[in-house]
Amino acid sequence: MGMENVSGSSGRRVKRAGIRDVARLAGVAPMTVSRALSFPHRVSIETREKIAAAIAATGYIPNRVASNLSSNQTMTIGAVIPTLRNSIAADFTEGFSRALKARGYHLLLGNSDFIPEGEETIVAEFLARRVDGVYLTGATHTAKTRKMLRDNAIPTVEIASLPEDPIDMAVGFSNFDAAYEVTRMLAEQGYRRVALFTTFTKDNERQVERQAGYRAAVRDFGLDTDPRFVAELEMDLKAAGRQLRVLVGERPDVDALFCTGDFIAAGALFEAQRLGIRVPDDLAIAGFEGLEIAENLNPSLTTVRIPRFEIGSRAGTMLLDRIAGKDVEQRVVDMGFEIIKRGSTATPATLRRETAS
Amino acid sequence: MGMENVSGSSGRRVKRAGIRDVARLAGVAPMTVSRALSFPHRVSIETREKIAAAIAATGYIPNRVASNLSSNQTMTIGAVIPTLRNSIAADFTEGFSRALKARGYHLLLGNSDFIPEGEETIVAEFLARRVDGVYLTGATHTAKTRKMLRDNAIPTVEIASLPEDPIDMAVGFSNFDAAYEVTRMLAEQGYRRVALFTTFTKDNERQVERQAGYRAAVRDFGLDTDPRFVAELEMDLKAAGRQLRVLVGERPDVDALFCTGDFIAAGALFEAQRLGIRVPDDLAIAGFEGLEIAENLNPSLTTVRIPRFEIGSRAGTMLLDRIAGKDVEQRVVDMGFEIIKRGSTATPATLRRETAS
DNA sequence: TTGTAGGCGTTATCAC
DNA sequence: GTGATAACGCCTACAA
Repeated sequence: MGMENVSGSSGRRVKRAGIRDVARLAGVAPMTVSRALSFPHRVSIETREKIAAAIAATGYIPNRVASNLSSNQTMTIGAVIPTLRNSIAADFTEGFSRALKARGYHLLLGNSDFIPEGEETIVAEFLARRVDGVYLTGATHTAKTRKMLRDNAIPTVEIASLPEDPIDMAVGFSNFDAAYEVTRMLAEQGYRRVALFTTFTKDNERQVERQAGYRAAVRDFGLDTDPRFVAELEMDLKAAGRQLRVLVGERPDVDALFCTGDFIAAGALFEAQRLGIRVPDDLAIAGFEGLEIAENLNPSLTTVRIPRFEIGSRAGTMLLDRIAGKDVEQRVVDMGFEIIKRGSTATPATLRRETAS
Repeated sequence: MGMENVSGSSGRRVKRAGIRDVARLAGVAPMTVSRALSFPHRVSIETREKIAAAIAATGYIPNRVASNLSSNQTMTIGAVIPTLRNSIAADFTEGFSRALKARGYHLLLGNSDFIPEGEETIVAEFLARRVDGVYLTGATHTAKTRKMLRDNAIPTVEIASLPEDPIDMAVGFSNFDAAYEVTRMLAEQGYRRVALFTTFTKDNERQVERQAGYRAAVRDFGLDTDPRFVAELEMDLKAAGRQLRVLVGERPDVDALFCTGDFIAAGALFEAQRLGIRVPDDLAIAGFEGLEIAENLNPSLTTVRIPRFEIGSRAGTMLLDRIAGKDVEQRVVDMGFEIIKRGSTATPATLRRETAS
């Protein structure tokens, strides 16, 4: 009958108008209604108006589920995010989401909780729902996830890293280089005992690479090494404070601390203030991510600015271009980073003197 | 032919196995395959195994779009969030999302950018996609949004406020009461000139109510009033710092500042430190939201803890219960709040003396 | 510019 | 326990 059955919150049954109802009321064929909605300019103005009236009269809402089935495209992108409670991932997604909206696509969201197997389950569900493309955070995925995506030839974009073997496309920056450069900067300012706080590296190649970049610079610039200089902790201000106490307890002579996240750095800075450790005079601190809070801290925090929003929106346009059949020239796009030097790593007077001698 | 045509990233065409292909290979009817997947216990073990083998052999991935059309349910909830770049909304969503996942539902996401008309567009698209339920942030919606949702009898939950006339259901807390209580607490500690920083109140009833709660308490407790005590600013640490300079320039005698967000409060606190204003001795500062950073600041920040995650997950279970046809006894659920008193509003010695005299 | 026919891949329904 | 049949509501393809 062209009417959908709907049982709603009130329990009553409602008949929902379908394209046939609209067509009948407008005195045209269903196909003409469909066209009037998809390609208005291919329908005469008169019929268009009759149809518009009929739509208004019936309260017709097109059924995209049926359209999707028939046209074999869902106008939907599936996105896997570790968690929303993390400004950087949220910013990537926000930029991505805007790019989609601009072109009529929608976002289906899944949380992986940093677990690759969780991601795998979500991707499988995305495929079943016939998403037109997939967005993955990071470059750490199970073999099965990669295989599913490739075998089904689903346009895919990986965010935040520069994988050597991308599933399909990737947009990000070099986590290794960024960490290397921060450490180099600290070395060049005269700091010799540079500690590192990262978040967990398990199944998180961004943290792994940042740690690797740090280690490479420590080696290249002959900085002091000590296993106690490196710590992995949860993404938590308090954990950072706790770890700072451990660090200065074990190595009171540490002169700089590089944190691979601005909140970690903020937590360490706050704890330093409580311990009476002067920043940067007694201890320099550098962060990562370039969050808003970094420039507002006292002292303001040296950090690495990541073009978060831009990475997300670039990923969106790349993915949609590929879906539209355009050739994507570059499959892995490096959006770069920028080190922002601020007060928290200013070379203290004492070091300046030593260095000059 | 039971095969889907798929054109993927490589441009080649792939024939995707359908339920008929699996059925043929397993020597059963398509319906039996469908049942084996939906209600395994209604199919004999033998057939089940044959089907499993056939599925593995064909690489069959069920087409949920077709299922959705046929079964008239999408197992999808549409959620409208103002923006992800805001920890509190992200936390609500995270809790909500987990509740959905536990029951096999998925989340379709839309950003409204705090614009009710943007929300309206998104909701219309959600309806077209036949979501089984809708999640809205806040209680400020256009008349058309409300009408669409009600006319179509879509289970809906509004988050973060306690609307008097909910579209359907709501989970949140009293923003008015929370702000009132914070202001009362400041008044009882002896502060008389209490300023307020909120974010924009346009189309945001949460901020409107917090401001109203503040004003009511100012009146009830006879605090000093001055239009210059109240400011609306963007959700930005730097804007908070800027506004603090304005405030102390105009009213150097202000003795307390209530910010309706912890980041605003942090921005004000950092600026106070730079200006040499002692907190709480010269100026008390209170925040809102109970973010992690609050307890780590120096001094630690008095704030209002909102059960963010719990609000989200409760909203999820309520919505799914209603979709499942269960009666939802309480349509508006107040999840409460808790004022956490910390160092930033400790009664300073000077005030204690005055009060005692 | 408009219409007809057929099918998209699955599940509801009822029969066996 | 299993299967045949008929939708689900729209769009592709082709015809007029």
